[in-house]
Amino acid sequence: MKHISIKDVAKEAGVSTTTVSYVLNRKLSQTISAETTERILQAVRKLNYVPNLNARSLTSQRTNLIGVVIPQTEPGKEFMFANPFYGELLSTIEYTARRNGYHLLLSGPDPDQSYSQIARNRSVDGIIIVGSYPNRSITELHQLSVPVVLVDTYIKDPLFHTIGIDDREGGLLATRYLIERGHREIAFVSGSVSEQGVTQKRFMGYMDALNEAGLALNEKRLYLGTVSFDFAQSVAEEMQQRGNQETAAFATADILGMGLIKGMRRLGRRIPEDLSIVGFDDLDLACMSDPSLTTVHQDIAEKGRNAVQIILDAMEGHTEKQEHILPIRLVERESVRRI
Amino acid sequence: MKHISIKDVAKEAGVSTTTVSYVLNRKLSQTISAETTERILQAVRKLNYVPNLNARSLTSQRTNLIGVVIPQTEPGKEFMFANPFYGELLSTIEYTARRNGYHLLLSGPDPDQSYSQIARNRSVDGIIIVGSYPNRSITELHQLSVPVVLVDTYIKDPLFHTIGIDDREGGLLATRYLIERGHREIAFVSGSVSEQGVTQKRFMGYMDALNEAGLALNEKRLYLGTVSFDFAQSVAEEMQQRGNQETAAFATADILGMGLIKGMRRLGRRIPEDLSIVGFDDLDLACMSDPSLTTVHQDIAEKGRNAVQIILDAMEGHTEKQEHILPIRLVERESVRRI
DNA sequence: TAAAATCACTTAAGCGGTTAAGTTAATTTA
DNA sequence: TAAATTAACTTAACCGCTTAAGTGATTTTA
Repeated sequence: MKHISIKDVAKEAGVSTTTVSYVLNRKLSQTISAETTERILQAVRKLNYVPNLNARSLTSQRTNLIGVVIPQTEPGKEFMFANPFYGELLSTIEYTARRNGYHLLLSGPDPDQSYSQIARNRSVDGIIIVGSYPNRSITELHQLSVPVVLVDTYIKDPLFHTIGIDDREGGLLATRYLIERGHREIAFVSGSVSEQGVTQKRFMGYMDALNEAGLALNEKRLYLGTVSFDFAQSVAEEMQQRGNQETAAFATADILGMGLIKGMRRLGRRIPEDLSIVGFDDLDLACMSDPSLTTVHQDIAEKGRNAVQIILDAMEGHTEKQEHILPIRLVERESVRRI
Repeated sequence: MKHISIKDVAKEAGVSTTTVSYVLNRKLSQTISAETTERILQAVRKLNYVPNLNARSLTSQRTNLIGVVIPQTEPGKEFMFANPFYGELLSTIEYTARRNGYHLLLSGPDPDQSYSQIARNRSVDGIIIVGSYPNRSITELHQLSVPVVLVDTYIKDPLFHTIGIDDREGGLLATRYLIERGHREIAFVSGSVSEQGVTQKRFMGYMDALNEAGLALNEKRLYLGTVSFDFAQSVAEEMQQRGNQETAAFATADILGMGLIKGMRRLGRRIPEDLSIVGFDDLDLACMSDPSLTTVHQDIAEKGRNAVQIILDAMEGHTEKQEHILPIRLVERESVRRI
């Protein structure tokens, strides 16, 4: 089962490979007679020839490949999609890329290989990095000669395009919303806030809202773990053990909000009667829970579309750095009550 | 920012590109002196050289790339992940592939390009196709000289490896479980059953169970639409309009089960008091709903791992066709009651 | 009607690697 | 000590495709 190459087509049609290449790429500058063109096209069909993009990209220096790096939400776990956020995002990225003739080279973070290595290895035309990573591996990307889009990373680097939302504002919105509804003891449920990332910003927004209202930050209200349903469920128990001091919780991801709802239910507590909850992201999931989740909406699809578009633009020669801050808003559903 | 090639390294180290290649690939058959090796390695580090896998694969005929095709659950929609099942599956595929030095080339179904074209275009080392597609595009894959793994497709083709579960048995299990608990009027909620695929098989299992119990198939109990949360929600309304004749429902996907729960709740009906529900897949989500979903469990992670492993094996020369039927079982949770 | 331009191709070099088959100098063997 | 090995490389061809620079024949221009 040997691969059929352009040579085979050339031989079949009785011309040089160059002529075949010209016909296939419709070079306007080149004139090929109608008969020859037809003969070549017939040979292509007969042999069922498909050009090898790999070889082509060797000369053209374009691969029509976009590298996408998605984080492992829980280290060591094979599921990078513990948070469906990534699924929704990846989905639009793939769709937009495909509509534009690009394919996706997908990779989780590889401990053995830096992203820049992967990118150069495979010579992708652009790379989209989602989420936070150790700063070192990001700056390595400097060596890349292809456009880099950082989604949801708080890395201030003039070399990279960035897409994100105002996470701090989001945290503020969510917490303020709860405060406005009479809540004073508001739990903060999230993954780690120690690293510079969306979670930390949302945390700062939380603090801003407290300050704004003259409320003190109570460290006992902080429940920090991993961004997973299970962790949030356990938080419900922890709250119970601590005597259910909170009347509300701000969960920095919908998946956490969902876990919290479930955890509370298990303990026989009612949402929002016993605890009001605001989530973050507005995943498809947010409508699925019962009660449905009041949450900070962000346009995940737009994030994905933008990321691809930036790379497309860059391929067209638009070199100026883009910095997109997409709008957010609070979506009221059923998980919050006024007290 | 020109790319650094093996030539640059060769020049820097004062040797031929061949020598560099030998050192980098540690050809045992070749003897390179320790000093030269060291000099080359130093040049590699100094120039930060990373070999171009694209070029390499041109000669080696291996790309270390696995093509993955995931269906668009809702045609025209950009979200292929309307059903999180695919997210969970893709996640393990990616992880397993990466552990073995492979990257993923991700693509949704492209109307303009057949999978075989994509595969040959990009010259992937193997291709994993998930879900059902028009038969034509699958048989096109015959032309491929690389291993093809079909996941969850009911295509009887001796040329392809397959992985799946006994969906019919699953449908039987679910429906029988409901019948055993006293249900007689059991809705069947699913996507289309017209095409040969997992849904059709589950439907057959549903019918088997009815027959087994001497129950007649009532066409009014069939709710066929798309595999999406929203559709299932609308089914709840439809049931209402038809007078709530059913005491139970078999939803052929967890996402449908979830939608049904939500839809029922909206109408003020209780689960499982007013309607018992059995789902299918046992996604992470199944535990998230309230009540949690009784469902047919399948090992999604194992499906993904197997798919990659088959390709890995094939690359090693194991040519015999593999046909994996993974075990399933019913997981009892809270969405079914005995009547 | 000779020179210039155009047409319809082909030659050959190169993209970044790999690898079979040399080549030269140093060792080993007979 | 001449012949055969071996060590340590290099040359050159090739993978499949693109493209700048020919080339010869035909057509157009002056």
